[in-house]
Amino acid sequence: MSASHKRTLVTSALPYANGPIHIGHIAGAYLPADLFVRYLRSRKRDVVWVCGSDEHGAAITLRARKEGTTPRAIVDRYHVEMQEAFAGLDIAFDHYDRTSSAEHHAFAQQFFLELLEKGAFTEETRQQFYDPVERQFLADRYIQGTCPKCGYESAYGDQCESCGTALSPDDLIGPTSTLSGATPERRDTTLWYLPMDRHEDWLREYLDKGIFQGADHHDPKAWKAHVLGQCRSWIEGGLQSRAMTRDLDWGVPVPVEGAEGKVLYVWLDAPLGYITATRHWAEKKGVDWKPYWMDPETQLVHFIGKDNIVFHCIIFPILLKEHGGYLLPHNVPANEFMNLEGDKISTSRNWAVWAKEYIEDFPGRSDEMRYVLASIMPEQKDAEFTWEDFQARVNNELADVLGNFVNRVFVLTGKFHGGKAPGASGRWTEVDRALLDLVASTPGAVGDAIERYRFRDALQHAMGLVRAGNKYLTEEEPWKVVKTDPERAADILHLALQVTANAAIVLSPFLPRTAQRLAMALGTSELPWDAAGSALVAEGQPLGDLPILFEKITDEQVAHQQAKLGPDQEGMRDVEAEKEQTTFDDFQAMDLRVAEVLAAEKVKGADKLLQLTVRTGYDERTVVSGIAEHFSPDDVVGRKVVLLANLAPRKIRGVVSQGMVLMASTEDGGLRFITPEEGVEAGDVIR
RNA sequence: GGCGAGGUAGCUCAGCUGGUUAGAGCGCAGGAUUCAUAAUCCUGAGGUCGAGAGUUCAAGUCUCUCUCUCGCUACCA
Repeated sequence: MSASHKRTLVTSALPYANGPIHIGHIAGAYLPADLFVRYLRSRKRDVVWVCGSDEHGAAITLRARKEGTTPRAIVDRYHVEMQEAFAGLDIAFDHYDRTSSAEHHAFAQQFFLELLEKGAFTEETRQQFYDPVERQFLADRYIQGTCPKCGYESAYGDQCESCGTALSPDDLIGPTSTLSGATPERRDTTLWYLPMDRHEDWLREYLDKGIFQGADHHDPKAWKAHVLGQCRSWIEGGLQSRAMTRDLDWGVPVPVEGAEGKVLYVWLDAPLGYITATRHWAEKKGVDWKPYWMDPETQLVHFIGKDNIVFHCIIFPILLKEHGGYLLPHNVPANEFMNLEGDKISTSRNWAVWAKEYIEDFPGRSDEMRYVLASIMPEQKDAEFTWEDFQARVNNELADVLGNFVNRVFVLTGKFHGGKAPGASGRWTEVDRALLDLVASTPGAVGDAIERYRFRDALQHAMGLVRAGNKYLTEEEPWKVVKTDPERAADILHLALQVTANAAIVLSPFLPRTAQRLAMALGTSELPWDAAGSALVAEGQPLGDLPILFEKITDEQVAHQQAKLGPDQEGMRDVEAEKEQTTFDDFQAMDLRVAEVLAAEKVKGADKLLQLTVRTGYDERTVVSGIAEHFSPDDVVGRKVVLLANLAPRKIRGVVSQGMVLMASTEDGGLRFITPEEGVEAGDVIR
């Protein structure tokens, strides 16, 4: 694919500036892009790789509030931290940007306005409440007032929690803003939606056939099955309109009069960050950014994790097409997920290998992690990282196969040729020719696999050359031959040195540090890809010192890393932010009682719902509870539970639920009942 | 519930448009060897390709049913 294009623009998913980087991120969207880009650079191709921090959105404002700081402080911190993490693993972007920059805001706003002018959005204007103190529009549930039906004083703008009536904010008597307590004003507001259903036809053609605007665009067979599958699933399900603005104060302000307190939806804002980043990069370089996004001879590749497929394959292409002039992605080689030691990676449970901690624990050993992650990259299904596997791969493959091979060659050259590369007689045996053929064909095989985004395969090919080198030395036995036929021994070592140099080239995307050390020891600072396949080490070339390439990973190191997984023993948990202060009256308004579950059955057509019949001591009632994934009906019958008894009845999946069973949600994502002590009976009031 | 992707040797995974005795690496067993980081090389054992049915001269590879895992999505007050 890339061979047919003049230049390549590569993007990696913008990491959300809300937490540190772990190996799942690296293996998903950053290492594969880094391998791809290093390969293209080594081939002297015109390639640019951009990325940056995604710094907007509600989660960041929430985190800021929880930590008692500002969103700006949060994103500044992670912007620095994430770059350190990437640098530690030699993830080498051409440019790493951030979406909170003034230039990005300006660009995103301009892009939005241009789409607006072209009629890409549908507008819906309606009256909405506006908080004059906070200067922003209020979502329905940020408004409180008296319920017109039951007189409850703290009814929300969408529903009265007391009588259950569905309300609109206009119905409330004496509405106030829950943010400031001020009396909200009615103002006209406009919401912008992206009507995606308009785009189904051309998207289908683009994704299924690789045809865009009547012309061949890309080879759909080159896309991964799970990527296309997910897209088709969405399109066949019918695309819905999606709001492109949000009621938030942290983000890119909607550049329209009267839209105060609204920002662009992060999924409009973030991918445009790729373009801003490219512009910044071009500015820095003093070149024109436009060809990278607009010239049909450029190929655009988005590296992402599988959770981002729909945005990159459907929503962003729609935006780009509606704007016009921009390229659409030629491939989106999304990876699946990386699991860790038998469980999903989880930030909140500290079940992760953090890039930053890895580098602190294994300084200077980024190549080892890169190698292991490339070996087990989740290219077409979820993969599994274990520390024992890490140890095995580093020790058996990097240290024993690669490190030892290189060491053999250097030691032999030192002993028999005074540390200078021997020349060749040119009288090749059949075995030599077979090895020369492999040397010649390996760069192509590795490159081909990389261009097809088959990085594990590419690495196998590259290591195959090293394995062949070991076999060659063992079978040709230059240390014996040298006693009877020194010229033949020189030929053998000459060839082994060529294998070493070629291996350095084909491994360079995966092991940049090691490749660099090898190149230096072989007397060059650069080993360009297109030089591979031939003799690279000239006769008489003195070899430099080359200490051990890879130290072995010890059992103690493995145990230490395994022990670090999981929640800190003494540390505080990373839980959701505490809610705003409430009043005793509000608490008193809740009628909590002990109840006993008499019967339970699954609600048909719903995975998570159980329909419970509970005895309160003064009545029997039906409660629908979203616990079916954690408990079977048999598990719950006979249990005493805590019931919120006076909760407004609500219809869920056709069943009227009269109350709510209280549950604790545990750190591992599970649920547990709040079970009363022995001696407590159904109907007992909790206060 | 709807949809998508997976379920292949003890482990981690390949197997691209259906075609001879199903592959790699690691691990295991046996052997060779010593230039080398107890490294390397060779040989071997080990798989009813999740289960069942179908299409075909021929299926891990296509179709259907079932089952398990992961993801998206709806219902989780």
